[in-house]
Amino acid sequence: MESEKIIIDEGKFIPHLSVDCVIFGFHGEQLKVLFPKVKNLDLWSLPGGYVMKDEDIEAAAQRILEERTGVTDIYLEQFYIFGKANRSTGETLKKVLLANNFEIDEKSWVFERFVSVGYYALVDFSKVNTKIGIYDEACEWHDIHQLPNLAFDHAEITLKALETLRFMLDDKLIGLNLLPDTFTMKELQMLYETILDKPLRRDNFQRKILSMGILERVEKKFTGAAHKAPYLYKFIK
Amino acid sequence: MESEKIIIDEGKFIPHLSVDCVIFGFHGEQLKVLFPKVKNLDLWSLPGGYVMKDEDIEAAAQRILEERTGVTDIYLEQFYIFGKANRSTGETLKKVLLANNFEIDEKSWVFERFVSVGYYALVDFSKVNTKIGIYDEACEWHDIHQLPNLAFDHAEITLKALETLRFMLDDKLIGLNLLPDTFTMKELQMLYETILDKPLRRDNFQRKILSMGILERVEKKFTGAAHKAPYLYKFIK
DNA sequence: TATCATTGTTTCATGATGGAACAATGATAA
DNA sequence: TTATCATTGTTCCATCATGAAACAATGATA
Repeated sequence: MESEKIIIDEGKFIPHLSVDCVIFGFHGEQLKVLFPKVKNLDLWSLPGGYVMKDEDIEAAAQRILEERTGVTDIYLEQFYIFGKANRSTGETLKKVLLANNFEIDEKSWVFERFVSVGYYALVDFSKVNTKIGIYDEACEWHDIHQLPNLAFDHAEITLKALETLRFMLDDKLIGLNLLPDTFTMKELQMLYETILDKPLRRDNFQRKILSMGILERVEKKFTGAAHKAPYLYKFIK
Repeated sequence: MESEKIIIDEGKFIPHLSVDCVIFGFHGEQLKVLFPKVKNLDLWSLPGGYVMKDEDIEAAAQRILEERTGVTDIYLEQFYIFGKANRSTGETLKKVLLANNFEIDEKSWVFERFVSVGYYALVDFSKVNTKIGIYDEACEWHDIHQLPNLAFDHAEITLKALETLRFMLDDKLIGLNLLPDTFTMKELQMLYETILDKPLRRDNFQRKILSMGILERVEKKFTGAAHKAPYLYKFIK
């Protein structure tokens, strides 16, 4: 097969700067992160991209997220800048391009040092339709405790995002963005437990959450199991 | 007077990327921030600079801080990246260069859009010897509540740093970096009060701080006022 | 109809925090 | 020398948040 021209128009972007997104979802009682897989290599990465010369960095992150998930207006927070001089070399990217049969221009800044802005995003798992990028053959959710083989420092970035999420848990309404419109108290508790990675007491959790006054009981009740049916809740806007 | 050649060697640095430092000090019962003043203009700014192509961003911040304060091994924390496309235009920088009689190269990236990484630093006020940069005529401490006329979005950056400092106050040992080696409980309390901008109860503050077990009483006592002499404390390493 | 797992709630113990009171101290003024 | 006074160090009590146990309610299954 003939090698193709590289698709990136370098002049459009700010050189040496990239955005990486840690996309969190909640499913099957576990906290998940979305990772694309590079075509023809056992290598995964964070969804990322470059920032256009007249584009806000946050808008770039939002654009990258929409491209990957099909969801608009995603909740996202910048959490750290990864700026070590040796954090990326062009070698990994060259492997990726070669595996995808793209042409390599040795003089391009894309093979030089990169500074990356880290954003974490919280999405409703059930609303996401993952999409594959030009270098990818898959885009899959992974359990936060079972990360795949990640390129560059993307494992470090992912763990730093989780650390920030934990730190912010009491201040931001995390559940609002990670859960569907209605949910049970048990589901909310399991979400908190997977983020904090420690068990919480059922009675105290319920008392604390309800005392915050941010939940509204929905009249309908969940059914289908051999025990008392729990209430469904939704967040008060 | 002849205009001089611009001093910056652009090839040395990552284009479109800068570092801005919010340097906090504590003096006269007030929280202070260090600002250089542009020569021949009523315009102040944050100490900042560019990142060399093979330099860690944090090392760049440390270098900039040392240049301004003469202090090495400064405590600093990255707190945000300012990435709005319209946050800086070249116009202000051109005014600065003209006021200093430097030559302007219109094609240079220094007049284009900048992404800036914000660091805050905590220094012992008494150990700082401020130094003037090439565009400056002064470098002075300003009360956090009386900011001077600041260039670009530097007022916003300063306030974001303060906000982060407040948020981190319970987790990081702020006092350790802002106070001299020994200090009274009252001084520590006043430091917390200026950062939080609200009064704290003397008795509860003392109890809480002492219960943390991070302070050691020094036998010597402060003297010189018409009342009971307070203990001096130092942080346990 | 009895069973049983789970949910919703109540109660009590413990610890943290808000707030007031009081004794100790060290320079100053009478 | 002694009384005064501002400030410091400490103690006590009320209040609120949190940890932990117990119990009633419920809804499908055997």
